[in-house]
Amino acid sequence: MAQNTSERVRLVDIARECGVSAAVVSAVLRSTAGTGTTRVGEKTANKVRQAARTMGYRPNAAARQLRGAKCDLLGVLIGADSTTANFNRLSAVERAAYARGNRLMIGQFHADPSSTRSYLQDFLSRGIESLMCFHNPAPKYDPEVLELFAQFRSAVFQTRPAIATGNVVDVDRAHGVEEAVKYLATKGRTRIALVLNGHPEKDLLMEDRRRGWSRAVEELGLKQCRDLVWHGDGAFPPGRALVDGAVEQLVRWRADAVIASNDVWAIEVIKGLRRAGKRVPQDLSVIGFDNVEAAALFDPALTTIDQNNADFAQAAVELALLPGQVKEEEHPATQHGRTIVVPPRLIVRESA
Amino acid sequence: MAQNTSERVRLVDIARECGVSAAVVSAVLRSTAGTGTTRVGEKTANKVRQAARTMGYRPNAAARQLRGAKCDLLGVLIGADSTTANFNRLSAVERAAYARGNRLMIGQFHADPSSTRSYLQDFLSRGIESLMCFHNPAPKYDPEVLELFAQFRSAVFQTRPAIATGNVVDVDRAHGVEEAVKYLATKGRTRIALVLNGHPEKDLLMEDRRRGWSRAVEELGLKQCRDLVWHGDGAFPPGRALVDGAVEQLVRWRADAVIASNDVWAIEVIKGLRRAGKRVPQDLSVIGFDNVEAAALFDPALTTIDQNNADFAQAAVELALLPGQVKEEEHPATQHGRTIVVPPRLIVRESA
DNA sequence: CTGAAAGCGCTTACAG
DNA sequence: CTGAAAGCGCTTACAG
Repeated sequence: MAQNTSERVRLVDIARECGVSAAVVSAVLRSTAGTGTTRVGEKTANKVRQAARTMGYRPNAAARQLRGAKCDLLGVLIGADSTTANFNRLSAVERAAYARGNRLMIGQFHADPSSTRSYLQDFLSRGIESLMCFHNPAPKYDPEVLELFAQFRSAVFQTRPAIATGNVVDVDRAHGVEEAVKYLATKGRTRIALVLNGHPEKDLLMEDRRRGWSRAVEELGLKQCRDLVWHGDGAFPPGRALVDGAVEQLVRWRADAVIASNDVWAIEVIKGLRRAGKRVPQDLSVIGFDNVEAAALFDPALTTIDQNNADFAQAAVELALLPGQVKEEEHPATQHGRTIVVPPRLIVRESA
Repeated sequence: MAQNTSERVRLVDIARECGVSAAVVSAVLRSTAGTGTTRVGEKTANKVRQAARTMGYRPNAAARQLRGAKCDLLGVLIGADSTTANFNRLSAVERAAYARGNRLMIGQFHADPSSTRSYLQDFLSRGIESLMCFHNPAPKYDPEVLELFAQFRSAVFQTRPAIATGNVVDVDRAHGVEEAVKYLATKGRTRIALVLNGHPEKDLLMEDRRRGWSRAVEELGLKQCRDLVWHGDGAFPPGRALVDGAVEQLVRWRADAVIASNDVWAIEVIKGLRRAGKRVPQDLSVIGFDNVEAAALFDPALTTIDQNNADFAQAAVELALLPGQVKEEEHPATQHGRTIVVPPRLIVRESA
């Protein structure tokens, strides 16, 4: 059954074995069993298929690719400091890619900035035409990297395209927070605060949350929520002093609910509130963002906004597989990538 | 700077541009700048390098590979139901692979068993010679899969090799638990129990923990620990009833410390103990295993046994890159893979 | 020090 | 329905 020679079996080996030409073998093996090939007779075809199986034939991908075949490979770049949230996303992306017959080559952004270039060049060398770049927050890419991005048939980014022609998958954070606020209102919460990791005017991701919160608060007529927005300086994960500062503010505001930037912040806030003698959810409701593993495990189990990785991945792969973009020279300024926005979902557990 | 033609630049394009042969360009571009090549004069070499840069040349990996070059790709297969622990490991593996000039192609075991075959065949087609297979627990592979495993130059598994020639990376779980018991003893704990996810006689990973515990308990002369081993039926994650059953047993045993199979179990046990009116760490110390993100976040922060992913990854990549194994035909029965055992580390936090 | 030629394993026109 | 030939982009002996 298995090949016993140390050399790999080639097309010609099968051809010789069957007394036909390599062209015939090639045609047979590429046509799916069912396809009515006009090229080869059924008897010959069967003999070839049989021989291929017996001899343990496996096509040489390099040769096929050199001949013009696609490589069916998606290049994925993720932050090396990736949180578990990103890995869960990666897992979903693999699933979506596999479902469409593609494989993943993954790289991480490493400490030296040249590693990003190195990965991109490598991807291109291997004939990878689709790039997915999941770095959060996106770093300042140097011009060489931007040029490399532009050489992929499709480059997919999250939230912000690093290049004008880049495609984007995004999560509707504003909508997620809006839903969370409305949920809290149904629970009778009226002083709903926001705890943000960074300044909303400097960090788009934070601004989205603020906007969603603001929209809901407005719509619900919760005037007393005005200004109940605390934000850190972007440091993550937050140190204890920072958390306690936020908690102090929440207490001073007499907030009865908090929505945090993410689950880690939410959990730290709960711990801080406890230190301040407050109970969750009795005294304050707390809602996180991301739905990481720790969210379900924490006590109280964290109510949180799930990023909907399955839909996200589906969208990302779809964009990655998009046919070639119009070359930049042809439409210099008009050329833009596509964007798909994924709705998040509120997962209700114990903390709110 | 960037290539403006839509066609990719080839070696011959540069050759033509510089008025030399493709062979010269090839030689120049493959030699690192510093190397004193005897083949090409410095002037020519510089001209070629310059042209290559200007024209945006990028070698065609498929052509090189067809010509005999290695592909510097490691195939990684992980469980699709992967816990975050596995992803952290994957991240470390990428780092280790990158450090040695290799890239990762990843696949997950999907629901249909044919996906595993499909991935392995694909890896082999692409010329990938090193496989890393991180599935926990390892499933029953069908014979076809085993045959595919055997075709890699090096196949690396965790804990148990799926084939005789497979290499293995393992974590010294027994040692980890042993250290944990000794640590608990220094804290004055004398009734140290074990909470295992599955039966130690059926699950090797559990047996390792039991053995380490047993060794330490013996060495420390903690006779009163005898038999303080609870085990579940392998169901994971554990439901509340199961956890409460375990906790009930712990209370009945008057245990003053628990070491759990993993962090999820440890956290659930802490929650269960709380429901039973016990405080952690005052009444009982609790130690987990894995050091997942949730461990540090939980309240109390979980003392746990870290699997040491960096060393694990290093070892796995080293084994994956091992030169070819002796062919099975030559040493039919004697042929075995190598094993590297990685020591875990106790991370002391609040729960013990 | 350099060039012309062969060939890696495929697939795709082109003849028969 | 089938075969012989050319060629994808490289690299590696082999001549000069």
